[in-house]
Amino acid sequence: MAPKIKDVAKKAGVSVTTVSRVLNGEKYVKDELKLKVKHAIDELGYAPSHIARSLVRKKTDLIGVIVPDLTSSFYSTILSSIEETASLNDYNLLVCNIIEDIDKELKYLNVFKQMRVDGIIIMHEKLSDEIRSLLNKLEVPVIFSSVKPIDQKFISLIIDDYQAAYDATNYLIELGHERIAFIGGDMRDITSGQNRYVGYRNALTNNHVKIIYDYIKFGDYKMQKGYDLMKEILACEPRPTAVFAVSDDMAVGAMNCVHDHQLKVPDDISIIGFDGSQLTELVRPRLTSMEQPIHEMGKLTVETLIQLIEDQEGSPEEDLILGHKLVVRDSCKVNKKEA
Amino acid sequence: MAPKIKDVAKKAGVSVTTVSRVLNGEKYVKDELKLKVKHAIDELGYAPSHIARSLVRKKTDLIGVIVPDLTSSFYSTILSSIEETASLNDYNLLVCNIIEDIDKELKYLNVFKQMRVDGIIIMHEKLSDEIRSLLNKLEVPVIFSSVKPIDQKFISLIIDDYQAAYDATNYLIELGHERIAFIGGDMRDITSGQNRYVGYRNALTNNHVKIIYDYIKFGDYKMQKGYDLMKEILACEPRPTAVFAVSDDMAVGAMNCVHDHQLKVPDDISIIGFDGSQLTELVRPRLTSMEQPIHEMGKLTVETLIQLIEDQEGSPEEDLILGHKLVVRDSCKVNKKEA
DNA sequence: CTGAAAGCGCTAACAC
DNA sequence: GTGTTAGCGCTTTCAG
Repeated sequence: MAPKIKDVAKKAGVSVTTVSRVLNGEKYVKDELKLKVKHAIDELGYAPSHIARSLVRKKTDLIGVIVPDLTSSFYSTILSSIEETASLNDYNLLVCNIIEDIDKELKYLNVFKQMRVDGIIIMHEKLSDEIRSLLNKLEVPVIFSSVKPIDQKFISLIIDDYQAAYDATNYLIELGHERIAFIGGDMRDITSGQNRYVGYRNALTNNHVKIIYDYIKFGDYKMQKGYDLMKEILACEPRPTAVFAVSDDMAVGAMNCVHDHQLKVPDDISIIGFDGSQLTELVRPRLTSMEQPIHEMGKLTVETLIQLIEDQEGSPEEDLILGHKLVVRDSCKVNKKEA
Repeated sequence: MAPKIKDVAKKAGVSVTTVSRVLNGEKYVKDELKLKVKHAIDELGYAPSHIARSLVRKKTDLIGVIVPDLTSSFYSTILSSIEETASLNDYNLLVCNIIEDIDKELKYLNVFKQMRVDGIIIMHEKLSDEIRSLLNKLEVPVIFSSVKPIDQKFISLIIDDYQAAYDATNYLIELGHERIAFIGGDMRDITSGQNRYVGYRNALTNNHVKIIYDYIKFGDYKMQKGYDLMKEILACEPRPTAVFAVSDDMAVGAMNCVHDHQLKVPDDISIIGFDGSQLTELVRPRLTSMEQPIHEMGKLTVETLIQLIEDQEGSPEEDLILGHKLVVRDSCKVNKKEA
């Protein structure tokens, strides 16, 4: 149905090779023929089949992306940046949204394999054994963005989660807080679970602030969980004066919980988030957060992956650690010491 | 490098045809051979090339999706639903995020064409002439989700935007409000711009509520715009007692503006949003909103498109109108009449 | 039930 | 500069 290269060749009175040549912008074609071919293409509304081209070139210009949750503000923003950069480099995205669904992830990884994607971006770190082994057998570059799964040969783009969590906690301590609660992630996650937790703990310890285990909770990075855990925290006697949540979503959940208990942020309780998602500016009070360079992270993820794909010189062989940054907004305040 | 069907055939001691047959689950293969082939596949870690298969079958199982803004809560949610449904039906998504970028849209549409996607989902209605003509020449099904561009032969999945806006406005009127501001969309958009505006106006007119043009603003559905427009609205004398914003994002922007002016929602001003995105539950006070069935809309969009692709009997030939629903939360209250 | 062979639409040697 | 031709890895007649 759709016109093929042969049709164009016939119409222009040249060989398919010549058509292919003008399509691929090669030099050795007389201007006159080039024009003829272009006319034929326009008249026929011809678009070369990327499928056929991929088959012979053994390159699909496709990048497979595995996102844990499209509806999270962090992931949708980083995906947006990934998409932008990919498009700029003439790569296309095959997107898979896995919601803690191992089977779906496995299925998609196989789809990626069958689709012969040129590279894969993964944004979570709870890799099942099956996934790991599949990944290791894959012949295409894989890159992790915002996470670093343990025991993997692949490159990660991350911030120093330990230090970022340390700095966030330290900020609360500097504000004079001594009862600081922690709403953590999933301890099966090294990057966003363990590292951030250890950062929190070490900041307390190094500053001789007492660790109170009732103040320490673990969740799943989602708003609802932040809300629920905050409820537990508010039940503690005495109440903490500050909370560090390891995702903005959980921080907002915590803020809402505080609000629903007729307490005020930051007057009664200071809250600091983590990620630097859009949420920070969207809530009131605006959320102070330890920010990841989300946009840059997405961009660099794709650029690095493309380097790997195209095997350019100087493709990095090690993780890229980006800088984190504390952005102070309105959700934390100085703790007035009790008399 | 990667094993091909020929390798499997050799290893199993059968012909490629037989391998192809077991791959495609055909019946007429002796169980014994079937087993042999399966073993060979496992041993080799063989995954059939979807590329090659697409070429001969003239079907890619690919759906191209054009989203206006991945970071918006509405679109990321509907995309999530689209992705889920597509995956369930063994289709894969090629995602394009166009941020009011006509060139990018055109480029992607051409990519879709070259990729030979089986169908296309579009979620905005500002179609340039060039886009329109390209769309019309395309030989694959196209479907619009949540919008209905004027003068298009393609099917749309929408709610009755006029009636939904009418009902939203009416709700405010029933609460006793008489000075009701409107934060609208882009009037170049029929569905979400004009229809919602006319719904608002007619609700006022039919209830003999005076239309005050200073209260009527138009924007772009984004939070920041809601904030800015609300600022203008707050400058009016007298101030309105209620505001209808045609997206939750703008409604939240408006709420934040009210907050930043030391006023209270809903005590000083009632605000109702539109869409039913996650934001509604995320802000305080929680946002009352005229909701679209986002999840269902995404699901039905894909299911309908697949019907069209597979040309099943009973594929709809007309728009599908889904139901809207007012969900009352905490951002609107009864207007106490002035003495 | 099974296999040989033609071709899907394109690119890339290789000749001319 | 330009054309011929052999595949890319698969499915699908068509024989057997």
